[in-house]
Amino acid sequence: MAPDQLSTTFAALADPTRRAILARLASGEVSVTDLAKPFDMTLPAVSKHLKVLENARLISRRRDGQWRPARLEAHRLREATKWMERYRIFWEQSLDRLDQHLRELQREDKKHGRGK
Amino acid sequence: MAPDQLSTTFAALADPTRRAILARLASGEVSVTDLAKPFDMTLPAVSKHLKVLENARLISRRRDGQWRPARLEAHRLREATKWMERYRIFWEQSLDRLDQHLRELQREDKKHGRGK
DNA sequence: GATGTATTAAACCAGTCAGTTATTTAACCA
DNA sequence: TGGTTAAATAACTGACTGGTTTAATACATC
Repeated sequence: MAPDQLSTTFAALADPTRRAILARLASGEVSVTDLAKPFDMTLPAVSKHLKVLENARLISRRRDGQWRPARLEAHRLREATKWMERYRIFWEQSLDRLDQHLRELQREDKKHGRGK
Repeated sequence: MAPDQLSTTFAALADPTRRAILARLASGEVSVTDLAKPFDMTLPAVSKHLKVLENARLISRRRDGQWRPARLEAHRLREATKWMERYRIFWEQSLDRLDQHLRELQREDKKHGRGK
């Protein structure tokens, strides 16, 4: 069954090698061999990761002679971020709680003469 | 091998059932049976999804009598969003390009008398 | 056209995943 | 105590993953 777009995006991101590839592509197009260099794995393995990223529309490929450089495509990342944004209120809430908790601790400290 | 935190987060999000569970939990704590109701799958399956979400620290559980309600925990979502943020410039760039492209199309249309 | 280089494809393997059914644990009720 | 309800665990399955090695394809260069 063809998984939905968001699932495909998140699944593609759920691998450190693929995230490193995306990070590398942030500074421009790179060939497969160059992409593979930092990794302790064979070229076909990297090629497969690229295929996963391409299927997820997180990168695109073109041909340049014998090279097939990959390029970052960011709109699916934008969609994924948009999905997460709806939860922003929750983590901001908990940050508030953390902040409040720290303030309370400080107040406690003052009360017990441990303030600076 | 224990995968890194970001990989665990993204892997947990790469399933529509789990994302739906998180969405449901956005409106507060829910028991397993209630969580399971909208889904066409057995209770153990939902229980497993909850375990995945719990391992990813995207939810927490507590005991309330015979119930074990789940609660949304958002800070890992915040971390994941922070990771994606670095790519924001790329999708904003491409939106600019899209915008520019649309303007060019409009100009073309006017030139050929297809304007409104 | 032969040879070298960049990349992909094919076949295979071990491990993980998402689901199932059947069983077990835990708490409530009477 | 026994019966019911809520949930987790165990054991199993088929499909998918991330890697390998070997073989094929595509282009470049001589």
